[in-house]
Amino acid sequence: MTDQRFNPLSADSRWQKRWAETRVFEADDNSSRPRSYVLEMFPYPSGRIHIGHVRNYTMGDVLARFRRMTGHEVLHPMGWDAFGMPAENAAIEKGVHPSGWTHANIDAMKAQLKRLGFALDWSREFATCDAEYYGHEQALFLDMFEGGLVYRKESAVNWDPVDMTVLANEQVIDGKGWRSGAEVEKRKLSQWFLKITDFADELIEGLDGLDGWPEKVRMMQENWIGRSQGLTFRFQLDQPVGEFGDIEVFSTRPDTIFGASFCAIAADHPLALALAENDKALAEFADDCRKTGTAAADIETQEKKGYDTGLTVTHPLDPEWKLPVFVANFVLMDYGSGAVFGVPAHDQRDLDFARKYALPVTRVVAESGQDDSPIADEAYTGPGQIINSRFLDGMEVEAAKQAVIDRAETEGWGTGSTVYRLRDWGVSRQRYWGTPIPIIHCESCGAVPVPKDQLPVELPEDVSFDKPGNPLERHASWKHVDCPKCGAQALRETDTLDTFINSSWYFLRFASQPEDQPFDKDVLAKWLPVAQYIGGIEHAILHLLYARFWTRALKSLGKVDVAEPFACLFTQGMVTHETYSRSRGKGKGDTFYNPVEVKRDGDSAILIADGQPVEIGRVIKMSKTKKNVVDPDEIVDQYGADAVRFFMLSDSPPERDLPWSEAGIEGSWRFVQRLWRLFIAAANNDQAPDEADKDLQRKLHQTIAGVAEDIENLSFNKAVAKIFELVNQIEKSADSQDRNEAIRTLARIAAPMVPHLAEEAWALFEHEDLIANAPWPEVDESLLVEDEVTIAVQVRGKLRDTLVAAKGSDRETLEQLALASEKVQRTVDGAEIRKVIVVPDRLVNIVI
RNA sequence: GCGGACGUGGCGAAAUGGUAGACGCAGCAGACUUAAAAUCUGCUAUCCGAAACGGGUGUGCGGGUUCGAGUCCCGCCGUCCGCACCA
Repeated sequence: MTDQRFNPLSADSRWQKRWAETRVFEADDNSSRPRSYVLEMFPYPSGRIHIGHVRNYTMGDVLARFRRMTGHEVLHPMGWDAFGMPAENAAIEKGVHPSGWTHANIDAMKAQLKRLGFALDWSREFATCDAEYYGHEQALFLDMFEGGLVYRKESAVNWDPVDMTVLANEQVIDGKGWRSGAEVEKRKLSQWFLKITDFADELIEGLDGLDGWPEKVRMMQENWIGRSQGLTFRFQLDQPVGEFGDIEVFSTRPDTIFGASFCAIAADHPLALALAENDKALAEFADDCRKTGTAAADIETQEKKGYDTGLTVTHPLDPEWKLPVFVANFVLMDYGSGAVFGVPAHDQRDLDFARKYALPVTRVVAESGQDDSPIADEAYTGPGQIINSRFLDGMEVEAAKQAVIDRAETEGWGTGSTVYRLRDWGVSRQRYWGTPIPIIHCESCGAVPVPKDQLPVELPEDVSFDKPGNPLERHASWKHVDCPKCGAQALRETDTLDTFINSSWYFLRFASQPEDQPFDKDVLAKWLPVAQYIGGIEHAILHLLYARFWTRALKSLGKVDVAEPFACLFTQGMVTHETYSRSRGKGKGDTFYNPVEVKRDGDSAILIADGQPVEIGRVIKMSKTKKNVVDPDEIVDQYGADAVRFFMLSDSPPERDLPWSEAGIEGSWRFVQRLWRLFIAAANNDQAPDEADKDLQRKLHQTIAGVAEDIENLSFNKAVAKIFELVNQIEKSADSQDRNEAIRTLARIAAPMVPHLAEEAWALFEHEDLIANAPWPEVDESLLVEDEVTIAVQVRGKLRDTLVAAKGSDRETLEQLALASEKVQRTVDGAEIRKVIVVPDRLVNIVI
């Protein structure tokens, strides 16, 4: 006798074991089937899987399983983004070795993932902290080094005083470290850089081809790279200062060059620094600028301030025209050349500045060819015709830009140029738990790459974290080595690589992992690009830009053939939950409670422990600090993997946030049981009458087609709704062989979402093989079409009646049927019919 | 400030310019049961109406295009996200 209830406790692990033993989900590089590489962003091994991972991986899993069923050879791998600071923090706080901590976390999280029944190829698993992986990474770094894409420079870096490390610009948010939240300081250090700016144009232009990416992400990347085109030229200083005879400026508005009324340079500009040496007031002003420069959350309200240097420069188009030179707080040293010419009439900042320092304001662009009135409080930045500008007068803005650039280039005082917001990628980290940079510093030979046959440069195990800073610095036997070139005593580089490098090529290693090289180019060509990449929107810029850069860089070195690593990208929403809290009193903040500690009742909630009310807060992303988290293990214990998976896919569109609710997971659990009852009924029902149920057949085939389309579009919530509809109709339909057949097919339709239940059903239906190997059901196209359709009947666009007609009825027939309707006649009430609009198989609209 | 997305029942949401609210949750009523759970059946946008296989209204607000607008266009309001003195 079969259990009347589906028991995930025994079924889940049984099928998980079966999948592992039969190795069904291991991808075959040599398969002749069409390939599909489905990838979710690999997790950082923090210790526990969180519900966001479950949602992310469930989506990828449904697609991967579906693609397998539709005849694809699927690569669906998993691994660990295992380097990074939390491991070192744990080492410092708990005295455990980063490696031990990380591997324990990986073991725990892998067990959690396995319980969810994901169709993953575990044979390709690796962690980025494996010496084998980072050794190959070092080889790729050296390839880039030899290819001229790596350089070292002394530069002011963002120093996080809490984490004691350097941060990339992207890791500094509002002047604070992205992880520690500490105020970032500027420090001068020798750093390794990757020339991502060499690829700035490619990275922008490549976005055009990424049709499978969200428009939003493409735009964010484009803005991040921030390309602008304009004119670069040099202002000649009328009074040279030491070695400085001129000032290089950049402008995107060379057309307004005759509206210039001053030149402004950044406080950190070399000329400003030189002047400040003999000018105490200027030095103080520059200090002020630097202070507000980094701490500025209130940048917007900050007043435009300047310091008149007393110097003047000559206008490039008029030797008689002199412009004053200011040091200004709104000019940034790290953009363009750190100097600008100010055109107050057509730039708001310049206008504010000019008003403050009583500089001339000359309009040089006339709005719509007419308006040449003086500028008041608002700069004019729109299109128009150039005026007051000698040879440019009468030109449109765009033509004038080109005219000035042409003139500058002909006369040799300037060039058309492009500048980017994007900076080169500083990859050095003063950290232990990362990929060692494979370089040896020799006094006579300089920076010497470690010979490739000596890779990997492994992290030493015997390190201690009882002092702040990088333990590699203090590890004498690791640090002191002989120069590979001349044999003299030399020092190993003690910085490690930014962990974003680890995740910039892991998808290549998943696809091909030979021992002797990072990957095999020919095998990569079979799998890349990733057909569908799924992850969080928080990686829209950093990770995804770096991964695109690495792929392009490796292509330029001839290492790979693909330029763009991810053909389609999907960014899923967060899992959210309301918060429960009590105030601890004025100014003391709140105490938060976990949902399991709280009992909800209508609009209020109480703490189970003391029966007293707690405040119900906003529905926000699950986070440890707000305690509004649910533990995946606990809910899998309670409901089984399939109910959890099903809930992750239901209701909310996958790109939007999913509000977690107890009622929701209960509903999914009930549905799993409902399916199970159908499966049992069909399995024990050989005697069903052999009567055709055309309606049910049609619904079945519509569902097969509809669910397939929805899964392909990652519209899982719609696929779920269609499955519900089919189940509703099956339950209402009379006992028949058609009904049994529909139920058997339903097992395959639902298999990608609830795989354990589906395997159990498949066995119940006496199949020897796994449902994981079963094909997606064929659609009988002839069954998709309805014989009869419901036609809407409108009078003046308002619905008055509906009527049922044979599909494909001609216009005449429909019109006659509609006009014959009693309700229509009542509404028309003898009025003149001016027009009748007939949309076949859809509606009739009678216009009176 | 600039750029973008979004706004539909009590809630999550559906809807190639063609019957708004499919499907789920919650709720209400009932069946089964000694009882509970589980399960099953029906109802559930809103207003008027005893009810109607009656009517009105309705997709943030105001206009427009169209025989017909949740969907397209213009202008507001609100929410969220990204960038932010970028020359």
